[in-house]
Amino acid sequence: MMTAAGIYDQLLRSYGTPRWWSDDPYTVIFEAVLVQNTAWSNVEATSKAIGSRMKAEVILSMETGELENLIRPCGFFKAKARTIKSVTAWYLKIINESGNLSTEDIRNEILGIKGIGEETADVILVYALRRPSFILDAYTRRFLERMGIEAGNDGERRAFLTETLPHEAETYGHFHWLILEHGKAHCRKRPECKGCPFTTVCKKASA
DNA sequence: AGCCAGGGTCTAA
DNA sequence: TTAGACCATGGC
Repeated sequence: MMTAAGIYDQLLRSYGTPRWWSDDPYTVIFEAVLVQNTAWSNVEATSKAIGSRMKAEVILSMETGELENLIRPCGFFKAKARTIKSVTAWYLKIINESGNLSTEDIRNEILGIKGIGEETADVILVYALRRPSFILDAYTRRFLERMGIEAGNDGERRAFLTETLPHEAETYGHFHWLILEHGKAHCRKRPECKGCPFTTVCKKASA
């Protein structure tokens, strides 16, 4: 009987305790928008280019055109610039009062921001605000599918993933990052990954 | 050269 | 409520 807790332990043993997305909450928020349907390498390069300007106040006062140019390599730059502006304003507003709000309340607030859907909202909750809200992204769905976990929808996936794990942001954040680590370790066109059941790349390789 | 990348919105049926 | 079009760039 495979449980989420069992999978989590196995990932921990394989890869060790993963690093946190970023210790800086605003960096998490900014990058969470940038990474939408975009390769992580593009996000890294963009963050590097932004450098010390990665601060809510700086980004909020920046010309939209300048922000668009900075994030251009991540694609969808007009939409993402608008979203970043919105979520930045929201973050500055709630940063001092979030302690009074429930995780669900915060989640609903974030989801009200145009350009932020469930995945991005959960990333912000877990890695920036340190609230427990399991992140269901493309990697995680693929991972579960290849593991043979049957789930008809995200609700069932979420139930499976959370019922045997402590409902803590730290656990959710580590789990999510471990799944990404696993993907990177096994699925970058490595011959030894032939037959690896976890990603699209490997599935093609073993077909 | 085409497909994919850690999505989200909008519209039509 | 769901499928499909669309947004855009970079890497392979």
